[in-house]
Amino acid sequence: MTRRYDEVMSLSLRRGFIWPSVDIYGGFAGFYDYGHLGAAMKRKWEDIWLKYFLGLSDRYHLIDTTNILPFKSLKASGHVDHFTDTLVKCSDCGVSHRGDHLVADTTGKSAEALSTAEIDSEIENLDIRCPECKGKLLPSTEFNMMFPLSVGPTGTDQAFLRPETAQGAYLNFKREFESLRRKIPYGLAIIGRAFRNEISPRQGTYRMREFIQAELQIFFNPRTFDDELDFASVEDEPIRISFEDEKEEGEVGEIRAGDLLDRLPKFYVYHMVKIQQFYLDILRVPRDRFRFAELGEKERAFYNKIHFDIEMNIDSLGGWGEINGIHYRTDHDLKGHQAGSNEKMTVSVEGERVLPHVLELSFGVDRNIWAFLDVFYENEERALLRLPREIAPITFGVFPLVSKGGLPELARKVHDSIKDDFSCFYDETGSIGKRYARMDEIGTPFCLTVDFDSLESDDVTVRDRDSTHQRRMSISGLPEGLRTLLKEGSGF
RNA sequence: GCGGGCAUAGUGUAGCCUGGUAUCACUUAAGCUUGCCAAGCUUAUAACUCGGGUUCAAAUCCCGGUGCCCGCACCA
Repeated sequence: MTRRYDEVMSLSLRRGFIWPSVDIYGGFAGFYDYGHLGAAMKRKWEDIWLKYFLGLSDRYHLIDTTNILPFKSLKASGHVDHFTDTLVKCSDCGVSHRGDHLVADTTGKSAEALSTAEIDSEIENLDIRCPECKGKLLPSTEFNMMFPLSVGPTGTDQAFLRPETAQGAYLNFKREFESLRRKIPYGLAIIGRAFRNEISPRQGTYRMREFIQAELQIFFNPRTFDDELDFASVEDEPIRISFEDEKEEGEVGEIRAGDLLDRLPKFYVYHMVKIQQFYLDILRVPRDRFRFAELGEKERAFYNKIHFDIEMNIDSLGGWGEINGIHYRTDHDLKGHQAGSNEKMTVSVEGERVLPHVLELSFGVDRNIWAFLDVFYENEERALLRLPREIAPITFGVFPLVSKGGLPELARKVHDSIKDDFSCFYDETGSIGKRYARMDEIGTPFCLTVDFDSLESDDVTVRDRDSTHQRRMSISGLPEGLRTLLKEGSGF
């Protein structure tokens, strides 16, 4: 596992996908930068994500919201009080424990809502000792995972870096409800950064302190949403799913969408199908590397009524890892902001007064990028990154077979004729084989090679990355021919 | 946060125990070559994580910082 991690990281460092931020000062735990290939790939991933998910409905739209949120809004959302850990340290062995867990383990009741003072008095009353060594416990300390900020010249306006992009959607719910002409369901997508002061960031881009989320928040009327979706079109789709009791074993069942309805609501299953199709059909992730994994009651946030992680099997991270989630958050968020802001969040639709519920489709962009590098990288007989062509940082390499005899000039011309339409890369150094190999390693799906025949017959060789097979294509028909090639599949 | 391990060119490494001007491969660049899959030749660029100590002399020994990896804990 570690070897695989090193392989992927080495590729990433050498070629320019991802590396630690502030590298020249020794790095900065929990922060990573994207190099030129990584940034291009990430942008393409975001584009295809947007295109697909906004394409699910005319009523799903992209918005963009601030990274910094004031105290009040995060107080109302619950983050000020609940996005915290109460840490209790043992005076003897020095091990830290979560205070609410210690209390909960003794009383059998959730202690999540207790303050540090309350937890201290519970520990005192119940005579709770360190579970490791039975030593005496020190007074508890509060640790909030949000990064605090002071805004304004006096610094008295307390704020935080947002811990999730989702809040941006909830805060804009009312405005958009008006702009979108007072109808639900509608959806707000945000691609942006979120910030969490993780206690121990680990495993590369898997747990970062600053990370990118792509989220779609769908606001709907829980009474009618099921009927507003075309479930019949997806009901026969087999869904790859692991329920709580089977996921540790790595078991993945395939259950027909229609047969999940005795356990899950229609609207939830419908979106599971759509997400699975995005991964298996659009991004062509190998089927056995994808699944939904159920979270048990203890694992999920209290406001998530239904919560499945969306996981990929990532060798460099030791197996199944959460890259996204699909959360039924009910009316928790709008209710909280309604109470906090005194703005009415209920809306009147078709004569009915409803507080909309939220279905959140949440994607970790950095985790996706890492997962794709891992899953599609092969380093056996030749180094090969089998990225789906839509997210490959470079789509076409353009080469002269050899750098003489007028070939470079013609190859340049070919390159110039398509560079405005596609991500291209021109190269004439080294041997042709080496140039192919370089492109294979960074996932470039096709290479165009100008040879001596090209001078006579106005065509070039198109080489397919995965098969290495070639065919010829006319130069004069180029931009269009390549567009067709990308659309129809390789055909090699 | 605790415990353990690790840190040498862009990447991967040798050297460290036993102190004496840092090895090898790939990569990159320039030139020669090159007729379709990392060919070859020549040349070049490039590194001891940081700070302090011991010593005539530190990549090497000692102390500290930082970072990374693993385990524990944590992951609204």
